[in-house]
Amino acid sequence: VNRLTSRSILTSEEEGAILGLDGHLEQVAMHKDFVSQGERVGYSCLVASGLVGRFGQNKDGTRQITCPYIPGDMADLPSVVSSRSGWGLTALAPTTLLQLSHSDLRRLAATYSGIAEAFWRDCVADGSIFSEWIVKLGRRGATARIAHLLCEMAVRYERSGQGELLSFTLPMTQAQLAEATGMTNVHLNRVLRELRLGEIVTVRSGEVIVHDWQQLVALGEFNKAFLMLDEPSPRILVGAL
Amino acid sequence: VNRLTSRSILTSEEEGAILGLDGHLEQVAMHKDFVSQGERVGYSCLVASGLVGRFGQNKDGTRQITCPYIPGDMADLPSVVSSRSGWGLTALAPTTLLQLSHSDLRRLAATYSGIAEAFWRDCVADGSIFSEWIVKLGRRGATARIAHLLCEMAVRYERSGQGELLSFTLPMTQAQLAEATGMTNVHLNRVLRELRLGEIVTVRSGEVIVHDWQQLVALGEFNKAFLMLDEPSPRILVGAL
DNA sequence: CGTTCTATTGAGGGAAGTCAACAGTGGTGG
DNA sequence: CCACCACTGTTGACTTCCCTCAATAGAACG
Repeated sequence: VNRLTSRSILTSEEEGAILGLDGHLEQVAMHKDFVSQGERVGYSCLVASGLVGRFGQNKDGTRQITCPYIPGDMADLPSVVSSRSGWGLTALAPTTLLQLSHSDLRRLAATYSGIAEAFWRDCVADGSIFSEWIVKLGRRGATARIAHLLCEMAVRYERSGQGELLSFTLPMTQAQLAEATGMTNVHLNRVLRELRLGEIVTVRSGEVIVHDWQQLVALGEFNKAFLMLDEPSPRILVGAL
Repeated sequence: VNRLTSRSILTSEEEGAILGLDGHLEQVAMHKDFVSQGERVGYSCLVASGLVGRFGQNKDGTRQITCPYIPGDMADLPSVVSSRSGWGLTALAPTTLLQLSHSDLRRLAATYSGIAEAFWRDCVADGSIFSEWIVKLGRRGATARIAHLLCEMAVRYERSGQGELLSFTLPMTQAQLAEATGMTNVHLNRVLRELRLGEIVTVRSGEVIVHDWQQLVALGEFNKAFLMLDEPSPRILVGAL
């Protein structure tokens, strides 16, 4: 739960306050949209297990996944400050959510400036990741997009202690990977085959095995700085207490 | 300067504190990158006039503009909480910047919770826009991308009182428009011609004239909700003072 | 008055999409 | 327990949107 500390430094009192929150546990079946675009929500979802995807949808029904959230992530922290959600959330796999009410989170942020700051910083990190995705989708080819996504997920799973850099579980179907990389499942499948035959990475039924990390990073022009996971930032709102 | 109030409600005391900030005015020539990727910065830039573009760059030098900032916008508010900038900022046109030091902004946010909240919300709005761009770049064709960008800029200029919805100044070259929409300047030029011949919109040397707003919105599948400009949110951090 | 952007148009090629068929897999209910 | 169905993954043939390369003309600027 205290994954926030990977980007921000909190006092033990603040950590305690967070751990003291209680929320509502919810099981969500795969492919179930539990928040839809434009809906007004009163809680944020901490992913407990499974995988959540933030997405936008076109009129013709095609979807673009804008960000995957792994266990430990807050899937819609931004909604704390803007309760009308501008996006949808879907379960990419069977998922367990911990719903935390906005009022509780707001009270926490109002009481502990360090927590407010950590929330703010997490939203900025979200934005940083989005920004990188825009570059990826706007200017890079199919192979680079896939390589980049796999690198990103590898680092995120590793940093959260849920997998190794070269071997981790990514419970997404090929159709979902295609929705995240802005391409067709057919073409994605072909590119995955190339990567497999090239001895670079194998993606098989939710398991990712990286054979050549260096080459994968090079193909995706991946630089993990944008994840803002390098070192927790010292607190900046010093005077507020 | 107090464009923050278009998304958040501040007390007059808070507004006064913001107006009391003093910064460093800086002229920047067109095409000049004044913040580069990975640089550590000590200030944020308020755009006073001109146009700023946030961008990411590939190894081969191709660029993707991830967000344009118009006069009144804070171009790198996120850097207040993560001083290492993960992106670059360039002047899309001759621009005047007001540089505000991070320490001043942090002191302000630490003193006035309403300002901290407004900053936070602005960063969330940034993320909301990014998110929409990911959908646009990942799932929509060239015409839709351009239409969507033009709609977005029309609304932003109108809301900030710097133009009308159907006629405004957008000081970007076609090459820059192409960098923002993830396509080639050549192809962008062709699509602009189609839009012009279709009596939908004319883009000519920095001037945008919309002939058919309804059709432009339809082409771009534009829904302005993601800009988070509809109504200022009431304050949520009530207890912090 | 040249040099350098910017805008425009043409011709041809290539990466990715579309349509379609089929095999494997897992879940479900009769 | 097995038959069935829906989803997933895989591959082939064809199409199309957009890129690449190229040339030209106008505009801006010193």
